[in-house]
Amino acid sequence: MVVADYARPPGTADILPEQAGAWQFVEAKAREVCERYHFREVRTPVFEHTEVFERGVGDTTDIVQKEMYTFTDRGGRSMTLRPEGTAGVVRAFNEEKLYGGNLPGKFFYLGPMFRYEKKQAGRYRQFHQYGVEVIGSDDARADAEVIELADCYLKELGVDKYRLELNSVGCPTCRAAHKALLLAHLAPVKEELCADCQTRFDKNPLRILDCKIDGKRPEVMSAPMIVDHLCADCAAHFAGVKGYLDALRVTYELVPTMVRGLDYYTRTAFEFVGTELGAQSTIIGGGRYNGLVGMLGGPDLPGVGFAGGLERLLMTLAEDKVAALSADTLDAYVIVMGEAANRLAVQVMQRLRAYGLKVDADYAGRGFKAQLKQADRFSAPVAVIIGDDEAAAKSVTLRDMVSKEQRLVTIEHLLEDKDR
RNA sequence: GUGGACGUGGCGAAGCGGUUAACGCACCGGAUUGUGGCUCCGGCAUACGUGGGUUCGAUCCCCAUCGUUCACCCCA
Repeated sequence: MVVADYARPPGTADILPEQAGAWQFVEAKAREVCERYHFREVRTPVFEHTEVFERGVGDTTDIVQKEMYTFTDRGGRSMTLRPEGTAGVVRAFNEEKLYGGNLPGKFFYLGPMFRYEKKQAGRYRQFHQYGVEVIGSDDARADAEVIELADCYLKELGVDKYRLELNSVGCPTCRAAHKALLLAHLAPVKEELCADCQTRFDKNPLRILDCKIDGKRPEVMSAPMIVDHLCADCAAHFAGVKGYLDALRVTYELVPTMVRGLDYYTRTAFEFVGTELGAQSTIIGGGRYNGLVGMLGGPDLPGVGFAGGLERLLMTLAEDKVAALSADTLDAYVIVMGEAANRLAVQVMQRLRAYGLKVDADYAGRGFKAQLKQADRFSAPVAVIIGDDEAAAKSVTLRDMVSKEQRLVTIEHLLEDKDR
């Protein structure tokens, strides 16, 4: 058993070689798709001044109120491990004055995020997200592009068990007006709502609409939806987004009750939901955040983006696919018998590797048969056998592991003989 | 933070008051000398999360604790 003192912290994971291949695949695909859409990578620190997140994510959110890994550094400053990526990217955008350059700025990021939450399927304390941001455009095409990029990424990954939920949460103006309507509508039944909704009533009434308990109450179902009370500008923008998505043949589902948890969202909100996952089924979530850049001290520029959870994405990949992506194979396995052969063997390995082949040999003192077994284990098509006989003749025996044919080759000819 | 379930060798998994604590996988070796993937034979660790308690006796019962897991909340 694991010695408790040395166990990894709850909610973290060791990604072992059997998984790493799949991770590399998912990450490489994310980078590749982003580059194609002309998003460029930014790497920001994994920790920031706490204020960046309090301000950027919103201090009424659960993330800020109870999920941040915050610590005081030796200089007495309050630092926080990033709980999400957008705030840091926007901070960098402002700090490096990228608003003075070509707009909109299109960025993507990939890396670990930290949230102090109780572990659950699809939820970790250290998890990995990749995300994209378009800063400096309010064009509905930007919203559509970001959504279509996410859709494209999932498709190219081979993920198809998902649906896209879409909504508009309006701007501060129409949201305030709607909130008044909503509260007036729900006030008569406030006392009948569940405990959670009682607090939501004051804190975030939009959430009452998708409550699992109260969501089906007639009074709640008949409540005014924000999407039906958008101001003219927001309505036009939303119509634009839907129009472009239609043109792009991205299928979506309008979900008027979907609101997102981070304070900075305005107008477009969307989620890609895995249909075969557990309770934590959002694999990509995002939307527009028109006030955020200004809130973090920059100019008043709009933005749109999304973030996707890599762990959740990996969960949707078939197990055999993950295994195949992480398969442990070799191009050749070197079998050595006898002390004298070792010197020649290490030289042969060096040359084969320099040539670009993936080669290994036994260092565990295995016998001849066991070494052949190793060659099988790693599915090596060729075994390079070097015994004292070969060493004396400055040659190696190449054994085709499938046909079982063997031939003696001098080391000079080993490479040019293209062996493989 | 709240609630339920669980915690046996590297992994999976029986046992549920007194057993040498099964079995499967994996791993190692052998089945005539330097030739594998199948089969057969043998070996392997000394494993009952931790700390208390009940008992003549606890892996099996009780409590606590740590951890895992699922769900709520919320989110990727």
